[in-house]
Amino acid sequence: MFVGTPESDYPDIKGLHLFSAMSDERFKELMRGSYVQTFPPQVDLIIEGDSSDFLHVILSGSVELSAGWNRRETTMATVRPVSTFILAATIRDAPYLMSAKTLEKSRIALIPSKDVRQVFATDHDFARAIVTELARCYRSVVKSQKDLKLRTSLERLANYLLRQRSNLAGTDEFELTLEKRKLASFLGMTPENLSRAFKGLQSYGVVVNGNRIRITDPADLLRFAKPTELIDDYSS
Amino acid sequence: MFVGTPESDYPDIKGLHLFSAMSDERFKELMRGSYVQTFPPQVDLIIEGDSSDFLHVILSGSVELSAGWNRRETTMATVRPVSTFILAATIRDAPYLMSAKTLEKSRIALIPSKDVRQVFATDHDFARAIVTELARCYRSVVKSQKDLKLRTSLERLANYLLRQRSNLAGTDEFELTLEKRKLASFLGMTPENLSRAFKGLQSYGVVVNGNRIRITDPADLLRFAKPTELIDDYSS
DNA sequence: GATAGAGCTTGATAAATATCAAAACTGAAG
DNA sequence: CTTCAGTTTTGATATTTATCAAGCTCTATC
Repeated sequence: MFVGTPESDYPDIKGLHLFSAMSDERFKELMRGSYVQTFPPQVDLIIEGDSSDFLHVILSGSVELSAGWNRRETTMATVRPVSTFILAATIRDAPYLMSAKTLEKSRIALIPSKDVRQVFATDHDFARAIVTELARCYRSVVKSQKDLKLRTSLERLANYLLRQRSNLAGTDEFELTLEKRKLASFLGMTPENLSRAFKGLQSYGVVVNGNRIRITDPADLLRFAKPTELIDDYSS
Repeated sequence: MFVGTPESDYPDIKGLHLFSAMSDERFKELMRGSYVQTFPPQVDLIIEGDSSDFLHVILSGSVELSAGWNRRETTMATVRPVSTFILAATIRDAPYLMSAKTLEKSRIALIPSKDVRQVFATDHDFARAIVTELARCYRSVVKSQKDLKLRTSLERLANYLLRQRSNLAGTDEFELTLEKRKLASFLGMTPENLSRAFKGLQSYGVVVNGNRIRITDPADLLRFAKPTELIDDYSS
């Protein structure tokens, strides 16, 4: 049975910068060919190398983007609501470079790629919104590349914690949003090493209790981590 | 003395996918505010963190894009004619994430960012071309990220050599286009390590003589390097 | 052909990171 | 409460990579 995306989800999706400037009628047209599905945890949504049939919009839950080669695997990013993923592949009509898997139960809207490309070809505002979004994505991968190439694993972890902290408006105690093994992979290290890295940050005032992190001396941690907006500011 | 980009350079620039669909008049308008300059080697064109005043188009020579943090520095990419660089920063009107420096004597066209943004806002074809270009850039950084996270330095070098080889339509002997120290930095290793990595590839049929590389047994090297289009195909 | 400087290589060593194995912890299911 | 499976931690060890210090090419210049 085919069921289109219910209208009750429209506001969430339209709220994305990507769709907000689009005319209502065109948006509805795009939605008409789309559908929403709820997936249990650990479901493969996309396998890297597949052709890009759908633009995905995550409405609830969380999705891991990963990549593999030669029996190795690494976490590239985690996507949380409300945002799209695999936009570049959709636009270029090229194979996905990353796999996507639900981490928890998640609602995902699937918009046929060819519809997206069609609207993109005719709707100027949509094209402009895509540009802004892609430029943001591009810059965030460049930042992440700099993080990887310029910092040691201890420095990457320290800066990751400070980013989490500033996402939460500077609370000095918070929960990790990622399983530690995923975090390790995301930061480009092994789980064993992450465990040791947390210990290494104790001397800079980081207290770990399970998933709970407490930063007792932010100034000291900042002095060690040396964050810069050219790497750590994910908004610009 | 201010001199605009000479009309003799228009065809090269217009030949870029980015500008090819643009109407001639609008293109001329864009060029009117631009200018071309020839720089000697080792000139800093851009310092990371600066605001993005110009979209750069390299017409001849070569330019290195690099990034630094905490007294460390790394080569992110090398740009060769004819192509643009620092497009994303221009579009987002955000600070440059990378520095740019001429490697050799180079002719560079500089197009004021605000003009680019203006045309982008009104010209649909230009917006579409930018999307395609940005999606390509994005995908190529993602590939490079996968290369870094999934491969050892020896594997990265092997795959780099095979990419160079396939750029040259499969010649088994070619020159490195990059100084070895830059190549090392680009591949995320030290020059000393690159030297050892070259030795390590001897057993897979790689013969090095200065800048000259000969691949005596491509099949063997391929078996070791295991290239995949999801990392090594820079065209898609 | 000396000489100097830059890049490259080599060897010795140190540091960072990964691997392997086992123990400790955790949370869900029975 | 117990069991089980998975994650996390710890310790021992191996591998990979970086650092440091010479030496070795080249090439350009005098």
